[in-house]
Amino acid sequence: MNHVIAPPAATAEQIAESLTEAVHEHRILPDMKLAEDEVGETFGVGRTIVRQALRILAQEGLVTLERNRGAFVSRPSIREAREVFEARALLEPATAHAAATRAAAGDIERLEAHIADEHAALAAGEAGRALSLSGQFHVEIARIADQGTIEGFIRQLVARSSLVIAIYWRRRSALCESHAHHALLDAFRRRDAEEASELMKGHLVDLLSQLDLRDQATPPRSLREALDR
Amino acid sequence: MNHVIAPPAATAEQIAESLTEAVHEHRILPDMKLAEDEVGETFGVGRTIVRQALRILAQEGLVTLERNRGAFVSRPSIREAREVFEARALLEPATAHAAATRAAAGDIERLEAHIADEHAALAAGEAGRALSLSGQFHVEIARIADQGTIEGFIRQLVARSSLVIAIYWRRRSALCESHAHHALLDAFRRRDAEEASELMKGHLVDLLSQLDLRDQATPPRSLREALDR
DNA sequence: GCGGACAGGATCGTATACGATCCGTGCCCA
DNA sequence: TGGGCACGGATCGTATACGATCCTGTCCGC
Repeated sequence: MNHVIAPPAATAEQIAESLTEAVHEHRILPDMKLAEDEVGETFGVGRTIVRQALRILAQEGLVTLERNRGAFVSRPSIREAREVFEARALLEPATAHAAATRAAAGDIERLEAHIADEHAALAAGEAGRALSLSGQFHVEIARIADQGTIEGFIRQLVARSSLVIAIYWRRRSALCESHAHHALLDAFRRRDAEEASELMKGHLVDLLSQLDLRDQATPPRSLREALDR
Repeated sequence: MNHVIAPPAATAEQIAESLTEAVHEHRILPDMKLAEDEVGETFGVGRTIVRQALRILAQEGLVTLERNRGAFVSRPSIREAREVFEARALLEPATAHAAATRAAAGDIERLEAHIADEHAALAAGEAGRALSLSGQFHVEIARIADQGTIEGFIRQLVARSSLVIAIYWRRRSALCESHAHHALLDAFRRRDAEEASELMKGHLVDLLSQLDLRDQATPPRSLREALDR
């Protein structure tokens, strides 16, 4: 199945990014073990590099390192999930505001292409990829806002959101975000910064409301989940 | 066994924290080289650990890794400096708002003690330590707000601010922050969240205005600085 | 006298080896 | 029969060794 990504050795950052992408696409899920040897063989590098990559991901909150046990994909607690969206609520509306002000024609085009890709992926049944692109859309907005530092934070928060969604998403069917992203794009086209900010704020609230953050299932989950895989 | 035990070995996180503290206290300054062997000997560990610590710091933006050249303390660009304070402006007022709402009696006491320490350090002529405590005050507020994720971001931003201050601070004499922190503490005592938010916002603007962010000195600086050490 | 090439030294990049720790399993005993 | 203990395998933690890269100082040719 997993054929070679091996030959041309990779850097720690590249591996971290590959794994992050896999998280975005829900190809790797919370509690999954990332054994150093296994990852190393997959990418054709030694454990030294893998270890560095895992440390990067750990600092971003995507994996949890347990001493003498190994690295596991993080399972965000309910509290953590709320924190992530709390942080996004502080950063992203203002960022969308700035982006709407600064957006050049090329930026708009890129966003359009991005949404088109998202639709194409959905049409092709590539749900994971669609999800990933959907998250990337937010990062793209931060990029347009031209605030590298904040973009980094948002990038991390979006990645962690992918984990949150993997655990707490109510129904995987309805991917109603298309509307929200389209509306945002429209606001960008009109350079309506206030509207963009409000739309982003509402979008995040919507996302959060789609999550099931009652603390019911967590304790049994950690046991059951480990079994049924 | 091991005869040479300076400090009895440390973990990567501990080393990273020690170095961060040194940055806060302006004991290590931008462009300073952090040679792996040197750091390793200092902390009594091998290069493997040091490398991990440096990578942590690199991800936080405190050090810059140059391939085959080594690790250097970052010299934030003017743009970066603005970005850092932009991010703080988004996060900290809202965080202060939340903190003022949640602050328990113990929290207030801790903040009081913190300010007292700061004064004591200043009185003792320990400018570096005073500076460090001054930054830590902001982190402490985030801790009270009980938002771990945001606290992490603020922690990083405060650390990077220390580098910015090291480079761009106008006059090292006037440390007029005492007023601002006192005022914040007062707002916390009164549970006046709105006021706390406004004070924090103003405080950050003040800090930023104390910086000399005209892009005059930077190009010659990077050359001259390297020479006079 | 000056510029370019080359060699030596130092430092980093990566893999690998060895020791430490933990988990699982099977045995033994109560 | 059930619980405790010891052993073995697997995996991680760290140091070290070796190769690669870059910097620097020197030497030679122009």
